This record gives sequence, C-alpha cells and structure tokens, in this order.
Amino acid sequence: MLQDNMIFPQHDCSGCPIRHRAVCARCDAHELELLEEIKYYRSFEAGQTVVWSGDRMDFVASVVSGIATLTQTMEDGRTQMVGLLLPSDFVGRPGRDGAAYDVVATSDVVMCCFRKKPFEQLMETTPHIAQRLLQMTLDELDAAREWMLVLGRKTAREKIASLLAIIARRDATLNLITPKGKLVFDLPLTREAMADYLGLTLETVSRQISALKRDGVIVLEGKRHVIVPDFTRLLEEAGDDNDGGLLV
Amino acid sequence: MLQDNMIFPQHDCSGCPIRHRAVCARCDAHELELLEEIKYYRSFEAGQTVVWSGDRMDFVASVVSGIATLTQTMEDGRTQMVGLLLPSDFVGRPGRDGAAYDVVATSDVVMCCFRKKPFEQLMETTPHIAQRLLQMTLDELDAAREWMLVLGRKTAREKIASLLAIIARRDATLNLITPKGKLVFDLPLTREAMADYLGLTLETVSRQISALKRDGVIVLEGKRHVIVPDFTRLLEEAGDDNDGGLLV
DNA sequence: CGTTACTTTGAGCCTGATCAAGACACGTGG
DNA sequence: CCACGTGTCTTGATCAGGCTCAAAGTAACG
Repeated sequence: MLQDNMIFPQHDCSGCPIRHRAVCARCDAHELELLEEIKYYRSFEAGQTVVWSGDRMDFVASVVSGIATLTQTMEDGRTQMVGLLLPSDFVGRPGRDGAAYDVVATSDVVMCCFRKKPFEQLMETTPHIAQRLLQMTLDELDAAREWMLVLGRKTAREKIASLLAIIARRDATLNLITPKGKLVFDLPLTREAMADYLGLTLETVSRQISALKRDGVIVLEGKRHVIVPDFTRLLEEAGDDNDGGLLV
Repeated sequence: MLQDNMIFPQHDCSGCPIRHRAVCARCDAHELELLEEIKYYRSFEAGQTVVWSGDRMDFVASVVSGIATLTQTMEDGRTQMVGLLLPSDFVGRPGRDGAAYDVVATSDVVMCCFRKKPFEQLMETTPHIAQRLLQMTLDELDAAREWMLVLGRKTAREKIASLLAIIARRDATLNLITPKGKLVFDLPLTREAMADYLGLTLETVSRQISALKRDGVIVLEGKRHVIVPDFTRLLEEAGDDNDGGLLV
C-alpha cells in the first residue's frame, strides 16, 4: 500500500509537482517540515476505491497524480458524481470523522496523505494552511455551482459540450496555454463516468458525442483522444456565451 | 437604503439573533468590536435584487433575517438557483471583486454588511473569522453536493419531496425540534422559485405538489402552508433512506 | 482466439416540457 | 360594491428529449 519510494523517491516536498497549487502552497520551509513529519504517500490502481462513504477516515490528502472521483449513490443504485479530483485537489474534511462520499481512483493515483489529528492541530497553529484551504474550498464551491447549472438546466448536448470544455480548459491551462482555437486532449473518464458526472445515461453520452463529432465540433481519434478545432464553437455548443469561469 | 436604526436599533452585536451561527460566531468581545467598526445594516424588500452577477461588490455580508437566493442565468433566460440564503448565511467572497451570481431578496431581508477591504484585513489577523468561514464554506459545499444528486438523478416527485424535507428539517431545527412525526411549516418560495431550485418547470412543480397532496404525503392549507403528517414518509418519497445530512 | 470491458447504434416508451386556458386571491379605482 | 388588472397557482392536451431495453461493434489482453 505504501509504495512511496517507488514512485516519489523524495520525501522532500521541495520537488513535489503540486507544491505550488496544493493545500501546502503557501507554506514556508519551516511549515513544510512540520507537514513532512505527518505525511505519507499512498498509491491506488485505476478502479480501486480509496474510501467508502460512511467509512472512518483518519487522514486527509492531496492528489499528487492521477484522477479520482467523489460519488454519491442512492439505495437503488443511481449514482451521481459530485466531485472530480485532479492533481493538487484536496480530499477529506478536517473536523469530520467519516467520509461523506465514495472516493474512487479513475486512473492510477498517488496521494500525499496527512494523519488527520496532527493535521487539524497544524491548521490551528499554521494560518497559511487554513488560508489556502479556504481559498480552495471557495473555488470548489464555485465549481459546484457552475455544475448545478449544467445539471439543472442544460440539454444533453450542452452538458457534453460543457464537460469537454471544462476538461479542455483545464488541460490547456495545465500546459500553460490560453484555451482558444485548436485544442487537443485525452478524456480521463469512461462514458459511464461522464454520464455520472452529467446526470445522463451512458447511451445518451455516446450518442451526443457522436452528434458533436458528426457536426464537426470535435474530432475523435480512438475513443478517448479528442481534437477541438475551434474552442469558441465548443463554448457556443455548451451554452456559455462568455468564456465563463468553469473550473474543476 | 441604510435603515439600520429602524429595524435593528442595536449596533451592538451582543443582542444579534444570528450571533452564534454567523461568520462572527467564534469571535470574542474584542474581535466583535473590530467588526462593529466596519459593519452597517442594509434592508431589502421582497423581490429586490441585492446585486447583479458581474457587478462590483465592495462588501460581504451576513443575512440577519429573511431569505435570499443565489441564481445563475443563461443568455436565453434559463435560470438555475445555486444557493438559498437563510439567516446567518454568508454572502460574497473575500478576495473577489465582482459578484459571481445574482443575489435576490425573496422576502424582506436585512443584511449585516462589512466593508470588504477591512474585512479581508481582519481575516488575516483574526483567525476566528477565517476558521468560522472555512467551516461554513465546507458546509455549503456539502449542501451543494447533496443538491447535485437531487438535480442529476432524482425524479420530479423525489425532487419536490427532497425540497420539502430540506425546508421542513431546517424549520424544525430552527425551532429546536427533532424532525420526526408531524411537522408544519410555511413555504418561503414561490412555485417558480422552487422550479428554479430543482431544475423543473413551475407546472411540473405544481403538479407534483398536487400529487403528493393527493397521496396524503402532505396536507396544504392555502398555497404555502404545509403540514407533513409523517416525516419518515416524506423522506421515503425523497429517495433518502437514511435521515441523511441534507442541509441548506 | 476467446474473454472482458468499453462503446456505439437502434427501436420504442415515458417523464417532464411546452403551449394554453382558467382558477384564485388581492388590491385599486370608478 | 363591483369591475378590472395582476400575480400566483392549477389543470389539461400534446410533444419531444432522454431513458430503457436490446444487440452488435471495437480494442486490449491473457
């Protein structure tokens, strides 16, 4: 379970790929030392469940690499994704014992975990951590509200276009590109995961992707590799007139 | 616009009805004094818009009394409510200049406003404020995720039952009652506002309320006064098996 | 090759949207 | 007091977008 050394030889935070975006982003050298004392890495294979909703969770964590999802499931099996966790995103809630959602690794995932109790103590004494966490939580809340508009009011076609736009934008900004004109990226989600994200069935997802392809809004190479010839066109299809602040 | 003295004679926080739940909940006497220096009251009539999305917002605020909504609107007029603001809820985002959503007073509303700049400075120096705001934001994020399940996966009937359950539960806890058995409350929203909350049309809302009435899940006196004979039954209709943590 | 997971496509149905009309409550002015 | 207007809500008839059920195509892998 703890294969940190295999994947991230450094226990040292200074070389960490998410150093400047994660919950530790604002920490100074001394604060990082305190964090290092309570941290450990865990890795998960694609498809593996990190925690089950309701389970006791004795750690909080940052996603270092890979993609995980937060999902809710009703008794009859209907599921809704409520969070998409990308590198640097934070998992778990300080001050709560149990997990509120299922956390599932969609790809192979590495997490930087902090033992919860000492992390909570650090939050009291180290304002930089709490400040950054507040900022990240506010961003997530904005993303959740954007997502609510998608779920509540958009058509299936607009939902797909919105999701593609979100992924395309994130991918572009990660590569330090301003999202416009032609973009290329890989879908990190199966059709079923996309359906759970958007409140659709996987058949509808498949059909709408085919429709967008047929209409030239996107070009597919294989099932997962997407080329967007004109990002503005995609935004129009998403119903976003402005290049609005959809963030993940 | 500033009719504070009419409605809340005390500029003094100690007698404030939301003293123990708002963003200032953890503040001590001294911290409250600092807040009092930068605060002022504003009141709004039912139907009035507090701020428009995109507008500059030079304050943050707590709802003292009344109900307001956060809504997003697409160019073609489709609207989705993304937040329901009740007494003690917080409005605005520290560190952002413009409003991200329309804020509309659904009933007559009184807000306790803080000038943004000095409030942001206080957040740096007064950890109790930032701590409380983090807690509140995490709660809102949980509520938003619960809401996403409602929007994405529930049927119209379940959506209505879910909303009624949320309002009933909040109303009950406000009156220090454990929500179970028979509950009585008033709907603070029009059918249209409920539709915007749930991603439905107002006709569907009306029909489903009639259906729940016909099936004895609720009893109506007038359009807005609701009697729930059996709260457990309502939760079943909502698709929530457990008495899960739906919060507003 | 055969298995398995993922995806696409088709046919028919159903839930909720749309369009339309009327009911009800309330206030205003003649 | 009534006529009228307005905002809110209810109900009906019809339509269509997305779901369900079903089958077949594709690719990776042992």
